[in-house]
Amino acid sequence: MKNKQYMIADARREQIIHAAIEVLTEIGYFSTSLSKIANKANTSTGLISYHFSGKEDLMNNTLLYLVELEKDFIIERVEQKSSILEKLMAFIEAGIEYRATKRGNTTALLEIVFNVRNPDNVPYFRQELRPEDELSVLLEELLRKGVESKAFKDDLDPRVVTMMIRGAVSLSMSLPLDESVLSFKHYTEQVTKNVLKMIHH
Amino acid sequence: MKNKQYMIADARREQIIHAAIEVLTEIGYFSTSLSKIANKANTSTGLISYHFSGKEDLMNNTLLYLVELEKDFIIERVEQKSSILEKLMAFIEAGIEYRATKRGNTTALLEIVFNVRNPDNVPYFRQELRPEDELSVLLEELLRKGVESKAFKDDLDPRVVTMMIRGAVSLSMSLPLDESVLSFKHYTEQVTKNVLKMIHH
DNA sequence: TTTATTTTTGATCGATCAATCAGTTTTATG
DNA sequence: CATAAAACTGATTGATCGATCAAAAATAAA
Repeated sequence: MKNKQYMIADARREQIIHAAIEVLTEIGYFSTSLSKIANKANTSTGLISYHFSGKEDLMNNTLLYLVELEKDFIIERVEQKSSILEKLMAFIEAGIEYRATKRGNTTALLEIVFNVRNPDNVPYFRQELRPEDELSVLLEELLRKGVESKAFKDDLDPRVVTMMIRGAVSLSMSLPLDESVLSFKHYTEQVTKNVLKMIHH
Repeated sequence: MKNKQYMIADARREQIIHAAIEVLTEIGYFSTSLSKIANKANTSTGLISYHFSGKEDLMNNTLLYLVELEKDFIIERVEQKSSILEKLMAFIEAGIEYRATKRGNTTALLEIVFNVRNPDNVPYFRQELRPEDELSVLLEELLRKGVESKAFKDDLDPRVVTMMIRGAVSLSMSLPLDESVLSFKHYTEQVTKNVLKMIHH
């Protein structure tokens, strides 16, 4: 019975994380305070300190939560495909769709990545190994396998193409909100078309 | 003689802006305070408030300064070329070189872009018209002219290719510091090669 | 019910911040 | 030199922050 004892904690933690995401999206990291998060979650600052060791710990947990959401969304779509080319296309499509549709999550993630620093004062976005970058590793592996299996051109540098795809996916969060100007579907079509030119014979 | 009267102001403003760039690069926007900037500039907080109307005004002026630096660097290299294709290549090369070599400036610029908000609470990085985006306008024009003059493929969407190039250029600031792993020159070669595949017959 | 543990509150503390301002020094002009 | 404008200082103020903690409430176990 040890497991079911006092299991409110997990739910409360997630509730606080959701409030943090909302506040971050609305007013940005700089203006986000524990009291504002507590307000949004209808609770007190003391409770946040009870469930997290501090503001930084809350932000780190929020980042992990957001990274997991995006990763799950993309990986699930990639695993539905069997061929490497199809997996690559699924990665691009899902990546763009996530960034273009879940803008709140992406905004909050960027707020954290660009502002939270590790004990050595190095921000996430300049660390060598970023938690968010498991996706980059997956993408690079896909490209590498494609080259090895002769499915893709062999003069292609998987590291560089990975960066170019990640850049194109990242920027899809800056697509105009008005879908009639430049829809994310059109953007996806064009990006995949261009990526095919990079990798195909 | 009116012009040479009390011209210390401009020099002092630039000195403060330089100090702001250094502090932003070292400790990030969140920890940057007027007193730390004043310290770095060997002056007082009062002087900053004397030359700028407030912290926000200082950050906006610092952003304009950094944008101008990058713009001048790239545009100068583009204007040395005559053909559209050469201009496009020069844009990519200069863009990557600037981001990869002037990392401090780029870091400070990102710190501001991701944290300063206009009176409506909208951060720079989500505004429709960004001061930094004159470069995107220039790039898109280049691509559009290339299509019109039949130099580039006509199934190419200048808006999308602009975003892909901007993404690849932006990410070059994340290139490993160790040049032997993945040098910015190799990155430039690969990116230009891939862009040529996107635009050429 | 009694007891022990977890969960929650809200007031409080020390630190830090941006901005202000009265007063001082420097500079240019006549 | 005298005067006025510009440049500059640093202490102060009021606000906000993250964190703490004593006390209370809720929950589970015995």
